[in-house]
Amino acid sequence: MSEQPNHFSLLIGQIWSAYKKQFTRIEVPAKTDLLKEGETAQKMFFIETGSVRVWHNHNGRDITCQFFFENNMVSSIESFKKDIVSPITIQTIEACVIWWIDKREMKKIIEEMKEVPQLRDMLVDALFERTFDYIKHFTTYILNTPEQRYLQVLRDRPELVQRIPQHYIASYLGITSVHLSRIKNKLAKGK
Amino acid sequence: MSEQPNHFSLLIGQIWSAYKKQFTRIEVPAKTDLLKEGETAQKMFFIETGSVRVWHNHNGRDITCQFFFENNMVSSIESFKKDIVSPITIQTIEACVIWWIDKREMKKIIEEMKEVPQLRDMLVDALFERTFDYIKHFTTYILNTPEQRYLQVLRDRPELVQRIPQHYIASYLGITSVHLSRIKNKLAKGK
DNA sequence: GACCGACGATAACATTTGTTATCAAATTAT
DNA sequence: ATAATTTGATAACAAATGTTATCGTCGGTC
Repeated sequence: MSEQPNHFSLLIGQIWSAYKKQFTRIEVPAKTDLLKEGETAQKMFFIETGSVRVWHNHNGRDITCQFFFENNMVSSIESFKKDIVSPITIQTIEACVIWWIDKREMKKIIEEMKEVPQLRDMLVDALFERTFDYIKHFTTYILNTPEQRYLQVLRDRPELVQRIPQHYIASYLGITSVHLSRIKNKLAKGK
Repeated sequence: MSEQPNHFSLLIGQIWSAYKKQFTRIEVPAKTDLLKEGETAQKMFFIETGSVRVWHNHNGRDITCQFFFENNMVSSIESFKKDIVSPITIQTIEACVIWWIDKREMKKIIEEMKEVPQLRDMLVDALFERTFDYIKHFTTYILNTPEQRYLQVLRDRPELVQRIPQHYIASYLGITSVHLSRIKNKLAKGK
């Protein structure tokens, strides 16, 4: 979840520098679906520039679950790993430069990595890291109010508030855009 | 998160059957702290019988984050792995039979496992599985109302509603016990 | 058996959050 | 440049959820 340098970004850097040739570069406009809900993930994407969101159609409501920026890889991870249909859509927010790789190629890379002790440890550590991030993320939904969650995002991921339309952030925070607007208004007055 | 058989429970079964001799058996009454918030985890616990919860003190409020039952291992995983102080308390709910293992021993086991391809894959798969579970869990906090989350728990983890005091479940669902009581009342009338 | 603490239900009231609608500003397409 | 679309603010009202307090039940303890 976090954008700080960690095992996950190290791992991506490693993959990216060693296997770049196996990726294909594309340029896509804003609001392009890289993977649609209901399809099975056949690719994994590396974002060179731009922003991407992962969202889920919940009873006709568009709920944003995650945001991704430069130098990150994104896929419907469970669909990718288990060959099941994706519960989520992956969509660009801004125009993007994306590099994609075929699922089979990527799985080969992962198998190769498992044979190299250093990379294998990096993989395991990265998975731990991801798990920690998710624990933290969902914990804030129990512990904190929407206002506190917004302040947390403001503090920990300011690029998000700067680059992402507010209604996506609202659904990411689990509230309506009307309510987020109220929170912002209240915070502005308080200052 | 889930209690269904998966890579994680297979992994635990594997560890448990192969390394049981290195664990120490203890019997503890209900409401025993196995690890206190602020301490650094020195042990990992295997639950033979009984139930355990993980909770966090949030501004004086007791917030339950997770429940564990028989045949599961529990630790403050981030504290365990990174030697940082634990943000959570691990406490028995019912009287338990617990087997604990020292952190150093457990880390040796994990290193040994990494050398055995089959176990190593199981470890990686288990971490993926955990990550998926967490994604699912925190997703429901964005997607679902407290009532829907309660119905989900009723359906997916009925043992939880049967064995765990209601106010723990309420804080696990992110609501007050008063509100959970209202939900139950409403559901009872609806039927 | 009496007492005590933990647990759960309920009521009355306060606060938070959602819903719907309208408008203005900003952005994009033609 | 103009029109269309997207985005964000706001208001009025409805629904959901929290807060505090009271009460009854149940299980253990002395």
